Amino acid sequence: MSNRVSESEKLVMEVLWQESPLSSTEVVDRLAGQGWNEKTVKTFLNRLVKKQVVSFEKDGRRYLYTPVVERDDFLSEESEGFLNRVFKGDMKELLATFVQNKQLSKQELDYLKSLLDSEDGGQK
Amino acid sequence: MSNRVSESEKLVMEVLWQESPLSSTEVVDRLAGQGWNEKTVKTFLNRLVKKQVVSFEKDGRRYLYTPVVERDDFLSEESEGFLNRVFKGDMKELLATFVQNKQLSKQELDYLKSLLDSEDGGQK
DNA sequence: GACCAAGGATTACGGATGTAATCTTTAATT
DNA sequence: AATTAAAGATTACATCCGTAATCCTTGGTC
Repeated sequence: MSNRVSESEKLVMEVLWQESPLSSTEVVDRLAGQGWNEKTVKTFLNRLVKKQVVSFEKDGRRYLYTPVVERDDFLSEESEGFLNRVFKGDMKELLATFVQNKQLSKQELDYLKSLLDSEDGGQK
Repeated sequence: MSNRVSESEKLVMEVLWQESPLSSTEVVDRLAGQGWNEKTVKTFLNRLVKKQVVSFEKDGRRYLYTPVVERDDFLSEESEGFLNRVFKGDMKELLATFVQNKQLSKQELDYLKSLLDSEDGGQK
């Protein structure tokens, strides 16, 4: 449905999710390390605005950008899409792959079990 | 590193993972329902060969295609990439998102717990 | 042996993406 | 006021992807 956000654009979103509103310069600063030219970052901001996942307000001669979608919602959508695309919606296969693959630590396993337990008492 | 396989190309891979080697015509047949032109499917096969994730052998005038990478390995790579890209490698966050999002059935929860238990006593 | 049709190879073409450079506007500086 | 420099707007350009169409080759068919 919603306009797809590319990988690079997602990195820009991460910055805005951490703090917003931010000017383009501030976003650029927080993305140093990414090795991107300032112009490149600005292009991404523009595209994000066009895709309506980021909004902006004027602050004098510059713009301050704010994400329109929330990170959690975004992650959920991404996850849902991934599950369907790669695992045809089969949660069990997905989780089996992750669990077997990632050699989880005892702590993580325990955490997961508690997660499952708490879910167990959930609705439905 | 490895050449990325696109969404559409993955659907072709799925066919080959189910059965191989197959001629292009056979692949096309198994992908009816996808609504693709025969030429389109052939393009994907070609690209997959170029990307070296599918190999072929001659059988008279035609080619028989076989996947080079195994489905499990492929899924693992995909999953690993997704985990890193979207969740910065944080398994807990990923699983929490999936588990909370997908309203798992009791059966699924039980299955997962057993999965975790078996892993618990696993190697290393 | 000439012609056709099936299969592979090459080419096409618009939109998305990564990665900027250039153009335009305007606030700030001299 | 003229000049500069920073922000945003527009344009660029190669590659990938979806989606084929066209070209070329060769085994079969009449």
